[in-house]
Amino acid sequence: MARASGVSRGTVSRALNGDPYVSTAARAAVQRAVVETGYVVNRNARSLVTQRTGTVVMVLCEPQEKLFEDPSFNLLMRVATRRLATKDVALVMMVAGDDGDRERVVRYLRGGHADGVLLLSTHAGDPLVGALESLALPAVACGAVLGREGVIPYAAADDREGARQMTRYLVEQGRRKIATITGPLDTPGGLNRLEGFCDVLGRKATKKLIAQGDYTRHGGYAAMLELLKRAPDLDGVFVGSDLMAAGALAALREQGRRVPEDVAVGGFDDSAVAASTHPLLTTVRQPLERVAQETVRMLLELIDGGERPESVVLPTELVIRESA
Amino acid sequence: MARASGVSRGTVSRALNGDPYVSTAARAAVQRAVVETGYVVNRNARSLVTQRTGTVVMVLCEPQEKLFEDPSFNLLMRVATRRLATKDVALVMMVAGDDGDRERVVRYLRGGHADGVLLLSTHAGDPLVGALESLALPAVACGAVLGREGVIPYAAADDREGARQMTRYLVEQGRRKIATITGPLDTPGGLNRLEGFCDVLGRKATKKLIAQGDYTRHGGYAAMLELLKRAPDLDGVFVGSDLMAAGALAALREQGRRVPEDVAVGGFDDSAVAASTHPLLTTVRQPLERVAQETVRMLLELIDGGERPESVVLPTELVIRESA
DNA sequence: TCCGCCCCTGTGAACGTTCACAGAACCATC
DNA sequence: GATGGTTCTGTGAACGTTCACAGGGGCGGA
Repeated sequence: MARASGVSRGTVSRALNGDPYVSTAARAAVQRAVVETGYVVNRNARSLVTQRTGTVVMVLCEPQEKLFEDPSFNLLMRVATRRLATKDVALVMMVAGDDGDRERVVRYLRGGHADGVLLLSTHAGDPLVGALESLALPAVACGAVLGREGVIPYAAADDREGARQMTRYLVEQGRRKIATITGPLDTPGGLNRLEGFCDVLGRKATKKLIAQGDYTRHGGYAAMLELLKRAPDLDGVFVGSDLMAAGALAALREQGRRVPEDVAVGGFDDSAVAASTHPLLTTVRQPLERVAQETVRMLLELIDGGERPESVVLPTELVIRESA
Repeated sequence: MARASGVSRGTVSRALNGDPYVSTAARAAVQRAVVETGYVVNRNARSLVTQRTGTVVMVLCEPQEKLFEDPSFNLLMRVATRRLATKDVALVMMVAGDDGDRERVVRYLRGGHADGVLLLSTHAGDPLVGALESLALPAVACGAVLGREGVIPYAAADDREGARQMTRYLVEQGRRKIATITGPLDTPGGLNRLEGFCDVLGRKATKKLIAQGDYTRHGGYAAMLELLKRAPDLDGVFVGSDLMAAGALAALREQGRRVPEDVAVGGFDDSAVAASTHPLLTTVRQPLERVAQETVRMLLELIDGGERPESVVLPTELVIRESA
């Protein structure tokens, strides 16, 4: 490359990296050589000396073995990839399901192969988080890391307020006995949505009216049956995810309850599933695109040596369809 | 590291790479130093000399601007990441939606930053394919690349036979006038499923009974309305994707047709949506997990200097639920 | 004894960058 | 005409590996 452009390595490097101390002649020569030879800098060589890789890792913390179909993941990944690409940083995906996976992730990061980490669906007490912290690598999460909110900055939808919106709406519709199906309580979506539910209902949110699901359709189905057994006279239910809500709808239908006449059902996520159920699901939309954008922004700031950025919590929106 | 283990660089390198010409004493010393110092090889330095990166790129060819929610993508990505991880190769994600994206992908690959490419949802005539071919980089596709079947090896579900299974089933159920809603015809799923449909129906598959959708819920809805207008007496419809089928169900309900009594509906994919509709969707399951596994296997073979592997086409399975 | 062959080891060079440094060329000022 | 400051350039060293090569020791056979 230095040969092709007729200037020294140093000058090529400077020209390519926008150093001001390069004559216009030299700059032009380099530019010409670049297009002529189709030259692309070798990131490996560069990383070797700069200690920067131009890469961030997105770690998908998959609790348990089962790969639950998180509809939001798709969008988060695409938006993040795009955003990062415009800054010429590559995104490598890693799945951290079991100890072996986690060990690999840590090894990869300790090898200095990435400048930062994007955490996805991390649940409370994940051993990876501790390992990550001791690496002192810039890390940002999509959705709070329960118990580490003050340590790992995050961007997330306002789960709690979203749950309040939905619960309030059910109350306004005249529902008197409202139950909820939560997600796993070691996830922010599980915990915060339950809290929002309780915020609105206060003492009326009795234990009898709270069932725990696992974000799967079948979990929602089972939880709904359980609730109907415990409180046959319930007339509203706030379900912590659309997929579980789809299961709940099936259970209600099976038990001969009409939706929304007998029981109003509210979901959460506004995923593709919500628009496919019958009746169509009234739900809460999360600004996932912005969550991804903000997460990426925060991570890049952190990598560029910025202060620990403030976490961002973004507003949700009630989407009224047919089920409530 | 050489210092920590008390042997020379060369010996460390040999020990780490499993060269047989290393004494057990030296091997042990290196091993000890590795755990003591928490040493991890620097891939950059290694790549610099070996010209191998231990990285493959998964390119998501996203036609148009809209990011359509491909439910299969999620699974494909997870399985591929996992499989590759066991061989210690990293997966970097790239999205190729517009020309700028494509240019970035090509630049990245030309920079020699990856050993191979995994193509996803590539549609006929994608300019990226030509660029990729001229790079002469190992490439394998998930799902055939229309028009390049002989050039780019792939693993895919047997779309055509799957469509036959479903169409045959509808015929066996006594349906006399069966229509279809296809995906975009520049995708293998769109084209092959239509062909399977025609295989079974022969001359009964008239143009009037074929409507084209775009893999979205709304596309399915609109196509269904169109079909009902063209052929009000139809009593069965094979829809080329579950999401479109969900839309079709909504259209049928709106028009007062009962499913499956008046019209039987069959989907394709067996995605989460299929288990959330009412009635539950009878559909065709694709062995996506195996598709991902095979794709990865083929790519690794190719990278290891193997011959161009045979493409694999994997059997589908009819999943009978309620809608047909 | 000497030769040749295995095992094993250390060393120099190379990979393609960036960085720090030294210095050349030019201009302005004293 | 010396001095000092800009602006620009080339050069050597370094980053952490792998690879090819040379060679030391041990052992068996001629």
